[in-house]
Amino acid sequence: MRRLIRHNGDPMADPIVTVAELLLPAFAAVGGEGADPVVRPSDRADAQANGALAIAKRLGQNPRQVAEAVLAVAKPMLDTICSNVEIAGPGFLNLTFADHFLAEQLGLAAADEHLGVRLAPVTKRVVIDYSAPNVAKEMHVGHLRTTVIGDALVRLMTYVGHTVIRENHIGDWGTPFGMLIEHLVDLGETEAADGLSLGDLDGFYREARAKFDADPVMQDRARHRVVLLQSGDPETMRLWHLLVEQSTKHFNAVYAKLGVLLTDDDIAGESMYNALLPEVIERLQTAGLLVESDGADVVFPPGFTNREGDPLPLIAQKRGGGFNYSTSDLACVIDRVERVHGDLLLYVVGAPQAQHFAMVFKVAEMAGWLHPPTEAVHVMFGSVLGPNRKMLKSRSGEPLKFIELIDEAVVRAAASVAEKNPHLSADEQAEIAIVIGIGAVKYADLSTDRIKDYIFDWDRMLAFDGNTAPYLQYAHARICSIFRRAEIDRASVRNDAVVLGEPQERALAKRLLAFDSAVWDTIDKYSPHRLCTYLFDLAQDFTAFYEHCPVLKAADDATKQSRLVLCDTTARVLAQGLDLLGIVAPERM
RNA sequence: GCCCUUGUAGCUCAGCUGGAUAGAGCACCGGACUUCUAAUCCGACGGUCGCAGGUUCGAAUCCUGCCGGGGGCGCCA
Repeated sequence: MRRLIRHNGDPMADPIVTVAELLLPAFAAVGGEGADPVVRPSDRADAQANGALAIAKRLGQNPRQVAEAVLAVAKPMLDTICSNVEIAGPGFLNLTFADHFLAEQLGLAAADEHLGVRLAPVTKRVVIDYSAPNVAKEMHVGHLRTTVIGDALVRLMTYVGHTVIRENHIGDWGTPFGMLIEHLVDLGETEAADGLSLGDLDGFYREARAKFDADPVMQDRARHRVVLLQSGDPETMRLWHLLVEQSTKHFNAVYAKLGVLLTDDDIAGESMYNALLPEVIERLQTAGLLVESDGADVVFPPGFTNREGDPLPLIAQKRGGGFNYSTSDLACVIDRVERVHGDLLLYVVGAPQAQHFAMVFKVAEMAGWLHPPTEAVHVMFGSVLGPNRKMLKSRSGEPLKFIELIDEAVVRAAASVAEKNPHLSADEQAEIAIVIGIGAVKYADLSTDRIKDYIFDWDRMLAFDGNTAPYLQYAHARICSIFRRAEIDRASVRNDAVVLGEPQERALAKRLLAFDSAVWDTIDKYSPHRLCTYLFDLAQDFTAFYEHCPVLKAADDATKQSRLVLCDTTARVLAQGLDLLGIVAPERM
C-alpha cells in the first residue's frame, strides 16, 4: 500500500492533528512537559487551541498572557500553515489554515490510497466476538445490532492495520441439545434434515420444546442425551453435528445477503470451549479463588452485591457439577489470550449482560489470565424498539426474523427505486434495491449511539433526506455521474493540483481532511455512529458544493481539474466510509 | 433495596476526555428545476440541555441528591 509522507516524516493526517503536533513544543515550553494544546475544530476559525487556559489555571497566571507566550514560540511554525492566528476571548488561540496549506494537504490525501487516514502506531491482534446466533433457531432482529456493529468494527480495525480475528460464538451447546437431538431421532434424520434445510429452524425448535414440556419420558431421554453429548458419544456427536450444519447453512445465507464478513472459519461456538471447562475450575482452584457456596463452586469478585447487599458470586461450577455460561466465558478469555494471543478482546454483546461481563473480566484478572496491556472490552448496545417503544416484533408477535427484515427492506427500497428512477433496467433496479435496502437497515442501526435503544422506523431509514444511507449513497452516485457523463477516468485526476476559491470548496476540503480523525475517533470509542455523523456532514458539504460550484462547466480549466479532484476524493471517502460500515455505495441509483 | 444505563427543539437524534451565541434531520412555513441525477439545495421557525445543589474564570459535558424511562441482581445463555 502506497502511503504519502509529510515533510516531517510522519504520515499525513487531519490538519487539526497536524497543528496540534506542531503546537506541542510551544505549549511544553510555556506550560511544562506534556502540556496539551487542546486543539478542537472551531466555528470562529478553522481550529482553536484551548490549552492556554488550563496552563494558566495550573500556574496561577493570566491565561491571555500564557496564550501570548505560546504564540511567541509557535508563531514562526504556524505562519507556514496558517493565514491568520489570533488570541481571542480569555485566551483561545484561533487558527485559520492558509488556503495553500489545505489545498496541498488535500492533494496529498487525493493521491493517497488510504485517503490520509493514519495507520495504527502499534499493530494489535484484535479478537472481535459478534453475531453469535443459536443453533436450531432462526436469526432474528435480536442479532441485528451485534452483527452489524461487530462487522463494522472488524472493517474499521482492519483498515487501520490491526490484525483482526473474527469469532462467532454460536450457541451450539448446552441442555437444549438433549431435547433437540431426541426430536431429531423421533423425526428420522432424513426427514428432519429436509425440514431444517427448508429453513424452518424455529418450527423444529418449537416442536421439540412442546414435546419436552408435555412428556416426562421425553425429559428423561433429553437428560440422558445431554450426558451422552457431554461425554462425546460418537453417535450423539454425529446427530449434534447434523443440527449445527443445517443451522450454519442458514446463518451463512443471512450473512451472504447482508454482506457480513463472517464465514465458517470464524465459528468459535460454545462447544469449542467444552474441553477447557474442567481446567477453568482447576485453575481457579489453584489461584485460591474458588469458594463453595450453596453447593456450587463460585468466585466472589469484589464490588458486586446482590439484592440483599451480600457479595454476588460468579458461579463457575453449578451444584451437581455442571458448567454454565460463566465457566464458558472464562474459558473463552483464556483461549483468546493464550491460544489466539489477542491483545484486545471485544465482546459485541447487548447491554443487559454488562454485569455478567464485568464479573467475568474481573475474575479473569484476579486469576491472572487477563492483564495489561491485554484488554477486554464489552462493546455493549441497546435494544431495537418498535414504533410502540417496545421490543420490535413481527405481526404474529414473534421476534422479527432476520430474513424477513432484509426482504422487507429490499422490497421497500425497490418501490422507491422504481418510482425515482424508472428508466433503469429491471436488473439494475433490483441490484440497487438490495444495496439501498440493506444499507438503510445497517445505517439506521449504526448511526445512533450504540449504547442507546433506538426505534426501528422503515420510513425514516429509507428516506432520502436526513442522516440516512440513501442520502449518502445518492451523493456518491451523483459524483459518479459527473465522471461518467464527462467520460473522465476517476483515477486520472488524483495527482492534479487543488485550488480552493469558493467557501464551499474550502469547507469540503476541510471536511475531507477530517476523515482521518473521524475514523480514529470511531475506533477509539468503538462507536460507528461517529463515522456516520462524519459521512453525513461530508455529504451535506458536498451537496452544498455541488449546488454552488459547477464542475464540468467551471470557469477555467484549473478550477475544473481542482473540482474534479474534490469530487473524486469525496466519492472515495464516501465509498470507503460506507464500506467501513459494511454498506455498498452504488455508482448509480 | 442495590448496581448499570438513559433523560437535549413537536418528533428522531448529534454534541458529553469542561471552553466563547447548544447543533442536525424530520415535520411546519417561504423560496430555487430549459442548468453536472430536485432521491437535491437555500432561508425562516423552533430548546430554562429532567429538577435542585456543588466544583470552576467557564458546565449539556465533571460531582452529589432527587424525579422519570430501560435493564440487571445465584446455579438459562
